[in-house]
Amino acid sequence: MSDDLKTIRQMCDEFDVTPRTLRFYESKELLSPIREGQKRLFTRRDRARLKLILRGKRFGFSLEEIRQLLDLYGAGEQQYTQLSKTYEIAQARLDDLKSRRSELEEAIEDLEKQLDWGAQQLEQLRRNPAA
Amino acid sequence: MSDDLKTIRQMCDEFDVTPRTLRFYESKELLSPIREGQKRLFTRRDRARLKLILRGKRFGFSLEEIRQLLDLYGAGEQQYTQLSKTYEIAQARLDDLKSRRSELEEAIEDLEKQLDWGAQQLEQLRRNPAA
DNA sequence: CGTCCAGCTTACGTTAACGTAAGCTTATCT
DNA sequence: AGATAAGCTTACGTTAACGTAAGCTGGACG
Repeated sequence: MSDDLKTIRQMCDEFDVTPRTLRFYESKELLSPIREGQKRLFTRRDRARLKLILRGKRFGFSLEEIRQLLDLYGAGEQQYTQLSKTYEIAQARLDDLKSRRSELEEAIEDLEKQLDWGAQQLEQLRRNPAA
Repeated sequence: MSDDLKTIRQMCDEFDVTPRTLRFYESKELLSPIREGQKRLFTRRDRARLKLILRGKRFGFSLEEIRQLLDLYGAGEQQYTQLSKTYEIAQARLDDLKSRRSELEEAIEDLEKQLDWGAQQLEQLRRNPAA
């Protein structure tokens, strides 16, 4: 495990984000890179978390919601009450995801129908270029 | 089809949004209620569109992206080039949704794993309330 | 007639999630 | 040494999507 640490630019290239974004996430305590002098060095842990952050964003979660979820994924040495609370939050989030899944299925079906219909319309217009 | 029209308050109750939100959507041309004097009256078409708007929002689409999609769902009397362009946008959006679906599956699996692990931890702590 | 509502318009305020610009430090290249 | 590049901090700016407050209007009711 020689070079497990990445600079901010390497991170940006790998995840397609700006330096500002990474510093912003740090300020919100979503990431916690170590320092070499002034410079940030991002660990494997940071990368794992960043992946989850970006995933969460794509699902429309706020950074605050994401931060709560991240707590679960790092929950090593928590107290019982803390862990238990985290567990509940995650459970709720999971239910949320599942319900999104059904909605997503429905949305996909709807849109596919619309596209079929649109394709037909296009075909019509191709044959009969009316006014 | 006697009373197909609903007041702003009826809409708010039905869809759980505020009047402000509906007026805002109208200003953005997402809805176009008819007027009786000053007052807005929302048609069946408005309700269908609002449903799609709220769905889109839950998937993290911006109102602008949603507006483009809505164009497809109302595309009755469009020109060929217009319709064709709308079709492409919708196709892209559909691909987007499908890729979201796979990501969502992955996310659900991950989270379920974490929850299992969390449940085990909780069980541990229950048996052995250590420091 | 006065007074509630329900709804309307106009307009300024707010929050999240960064963007962007200015100016400083440190390592590297020529 | 001078210049260039990468990174840093501080701080003000920006956009989307409404919230909220102020003041006007038209119908309904006791």
